[in-house]
Amino acid sequence: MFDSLNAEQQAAVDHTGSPLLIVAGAGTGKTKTLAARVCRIIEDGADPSRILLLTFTRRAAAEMLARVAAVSTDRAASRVWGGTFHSTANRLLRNFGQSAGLSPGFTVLDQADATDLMGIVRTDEGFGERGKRFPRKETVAGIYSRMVSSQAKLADVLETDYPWCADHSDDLKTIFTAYTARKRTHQVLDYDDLLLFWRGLTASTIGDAMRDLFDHVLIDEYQDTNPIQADIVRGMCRPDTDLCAVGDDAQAIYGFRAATVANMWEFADHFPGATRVTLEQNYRSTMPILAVANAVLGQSDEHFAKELWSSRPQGLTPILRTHHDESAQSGSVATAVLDARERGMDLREQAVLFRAGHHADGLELELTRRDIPYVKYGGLKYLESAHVKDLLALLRILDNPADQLAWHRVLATMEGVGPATVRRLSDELGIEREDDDALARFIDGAGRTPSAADEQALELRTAFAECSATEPAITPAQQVDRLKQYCALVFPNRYDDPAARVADIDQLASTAAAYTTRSRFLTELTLDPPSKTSDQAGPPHLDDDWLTLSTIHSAKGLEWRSVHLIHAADGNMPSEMALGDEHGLAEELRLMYVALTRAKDELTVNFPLRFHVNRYATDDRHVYAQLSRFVDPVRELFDEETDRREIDLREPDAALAGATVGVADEVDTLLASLWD
DNA sequence: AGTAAAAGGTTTTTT
DNA sequence: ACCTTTTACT
Repeated sequence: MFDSLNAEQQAAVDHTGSPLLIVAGAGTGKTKTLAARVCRIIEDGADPSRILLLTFTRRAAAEMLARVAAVSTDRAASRVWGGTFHSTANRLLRNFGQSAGLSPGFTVLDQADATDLMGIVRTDEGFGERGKRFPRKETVAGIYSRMVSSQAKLADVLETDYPWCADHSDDLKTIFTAYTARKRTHQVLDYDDLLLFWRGLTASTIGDAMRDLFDHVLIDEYQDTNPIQADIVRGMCRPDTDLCAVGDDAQAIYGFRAATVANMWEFADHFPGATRVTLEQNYRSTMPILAVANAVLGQSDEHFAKELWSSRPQGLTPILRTHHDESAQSGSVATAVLDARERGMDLREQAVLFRAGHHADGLELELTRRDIPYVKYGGLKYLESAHVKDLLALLRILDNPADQLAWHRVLATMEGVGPATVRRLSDELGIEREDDDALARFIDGAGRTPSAADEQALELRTAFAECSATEPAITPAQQVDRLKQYCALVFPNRYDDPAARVADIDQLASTAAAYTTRSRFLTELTLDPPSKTSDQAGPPHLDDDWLTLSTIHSAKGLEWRSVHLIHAADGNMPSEMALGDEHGLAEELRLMYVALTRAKDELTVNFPLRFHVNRYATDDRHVYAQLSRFVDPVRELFDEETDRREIDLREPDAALAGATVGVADEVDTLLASLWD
């Protein structure tokens, strides 16, 4: 079935009788091994529906099960329970949640929803004393999530991770209390709740029933699980459950989400009698690339001892390229990408990686200017942009007229409607009531909207009426298209660039075209949001060739023939926010390691000497940067290049620099002649 | 009272 | 570029 497994991989596939931890270095065939193990389990006669496969993304699960399906004769793979911790929690809680007081129809808030709710609660509760600036709602939601997922006290989280918010401790407590209460009364769960409720059920009287569901549990990316997820794994295992966890502690990069490699290091304590298998042969990268990666990783000892070796000894020496500034870097990378394409390497075989989404801003402009198609992963998602959320809120009301969060957003789009009017309208429409008739009442004219919004309110009522009509059934795509007209009416008040945003909605309509029901469309969108960034230039057609731009986090588990890493400067990598503490710094180092090990054949590390002081800079203020402290000690493993060309443009010969020509005077004279 | 418009700040990474 | 706070206006 799976040909050419090496001895260690085969051992990992065949092992039975005790919990198994596979320590799998980057590019060592982890996915293949895990898929082969699932196949072996099925061939041994297991019922596929009693296998649980937990992965970090839904895409990873799909990929793994596709490999299983490719070699199995019946449809066994489709019956395996595969997905993320969160999507699995979602499925289980629909079945078992009643015992925990959950209605089976509970709603799941994604991060954006949870943040909005936090914002609403905050205004409803009134905020702290005047003069003191309160943390933004994203930060409030971040503190909350950090606190919950690490199971730490608020005071400790504030002290270690959000010291600049420590002043607002009491207000935060008030907001968190109200936030939790509101989630419960509205039968709504956020991401953290999904895990907490799942863990709670395994420890409850129906824990045995849940443990009886599965005989085999497999977990991918175990280094990126948090303490609650580790509890869940323990809670789902009977003494005889066949457990297999796979991970690489050298690639642990989700500490900010409270993930901890302690789960791997303490595996043998959590599961007595556990066996460990280590995969060290790398099938992805050439030896020169691995040499750099190993040398970088060697600067930290926060991981299992492990040295990757490659079956591909020969290869190009990685390049370390210094640029004068950010725009020189963008130009150079664009040129390098095109050069590689000339040599026969398609754009899809190349990627540009960076630490933070905005690091690619300049490059995106340059790529657009040169008509190089690209797709960006990470950073602000398409679904998170304000106008898309506006339209989704309209759809969500149609889907569930009791969705208070969606109503809140939609009502506030109208002229003259602020927080106070939203609250009054909510009461008049009876959104709090369980009878689900708020939408019908609104269409019939309930709710006194301000006169400034007369036209908009009428349009909204009409649009809702048409989209909820059942007689000639309206497809989701048609509904999006109809609601777009309402958007066209209100966007000019909300946004500076209404036309572009209205046009952007078309993209959503074409996505909706793949679905027959509105409900399916919405569910799929929250459970499996497209990870691509909104981007007008996007991939025009799927059969076209395009370049990948990605944050390092989003690049986890992927590989390209050529990788261009940008902004390898101290302060960017490592991020200056991590400089303070040792563990933060170690995580940044692993992040660098993850980036380097994505490359198969060619690796270029780019480094601009100057970059903008801050992210939102409108001015031209720069700081001078040092090469990343992780790269500097291993410089000799690179071929170094300096991007002379660009520097020469900006720093003319001394002879010329001293010369003065009277051009400015001539221009001024010319201008003056226009009005004198 | 309550909203709009103008001013002033802004800690990455994401299921 | 977006969010929060302040102020000015209805």
